[in-house]
Amino acid sequence: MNKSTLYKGCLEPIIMRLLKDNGRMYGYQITQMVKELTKGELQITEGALYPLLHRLEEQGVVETEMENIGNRVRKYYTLTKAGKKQTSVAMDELKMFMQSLNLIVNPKLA
Amino acid sequence: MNKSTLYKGCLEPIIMRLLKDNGRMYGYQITQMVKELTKGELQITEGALYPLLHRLEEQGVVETEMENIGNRVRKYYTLTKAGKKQTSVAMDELKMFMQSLNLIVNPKLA
DNA sequence: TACCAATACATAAGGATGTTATGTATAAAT
DNA sequence: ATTTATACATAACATCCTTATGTATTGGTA
Repeated sequence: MNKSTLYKGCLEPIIMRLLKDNGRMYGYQITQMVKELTKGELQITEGALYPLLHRLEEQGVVETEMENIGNRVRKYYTLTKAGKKQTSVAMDELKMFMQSLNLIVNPKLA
Repeated sequence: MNKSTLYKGCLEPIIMRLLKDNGRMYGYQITQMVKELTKGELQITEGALYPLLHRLEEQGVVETEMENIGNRVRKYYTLTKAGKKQTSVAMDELKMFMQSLNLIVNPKLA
């Protein structure tokens, strides 16, 4: 069992949460923030991140702006109004899920 | 985003944990216990459970005994010695993962 | 008693999600 | 001058779970 298998399926709510907290972020920044927040535990791969962000854009969850930084381009992502609502729902579900996990891992504390 | 997508990848440690706590269990019993423990939140499908159990057996994580209940057969699963060790590791990883999730979902509490 | 729900196993086809590998390009550090 | 970090993107592949289907016994209920 690969360790990184665990967060399969949790990436989307994680990213939505970060966007809700930080307003406007670009892809690379998201990977770095997740790494920092989790002290290196979760490392989002680019192959997972970028397709996911594109999908969220297609679905109208986020919208994008390009910004030039010197000769380089950054693509900033922001939650749309609909995206914010969906994020609230996703957060409730994620918290429920975490509680469920807790009920299994620590049945006595519950 | 389907709600059930969340625990993709967490099923294996969940099942190992239940086997560690309860010693000896059969498949259907596992699905029922997860449902009860999580108050209906997590419902393991048979299509996910049985192939997983078979894989764990192949890998020597669990061993099985058949038991006849009337005219029906139950297949009981027990962790092997190696399986118990792997379960400890898996639990540490799962707890780490849960902490990481918490650091993202509740950055201020951390 | 006929039918449906619950119990109990199993597997195959398909979908969703992530990894690994690869490619392009600029900027900073050594 | 070369490597590392920044910054995007995509394709092939693997993994994991869902949905659907199949078999069979047991218990409840109309």
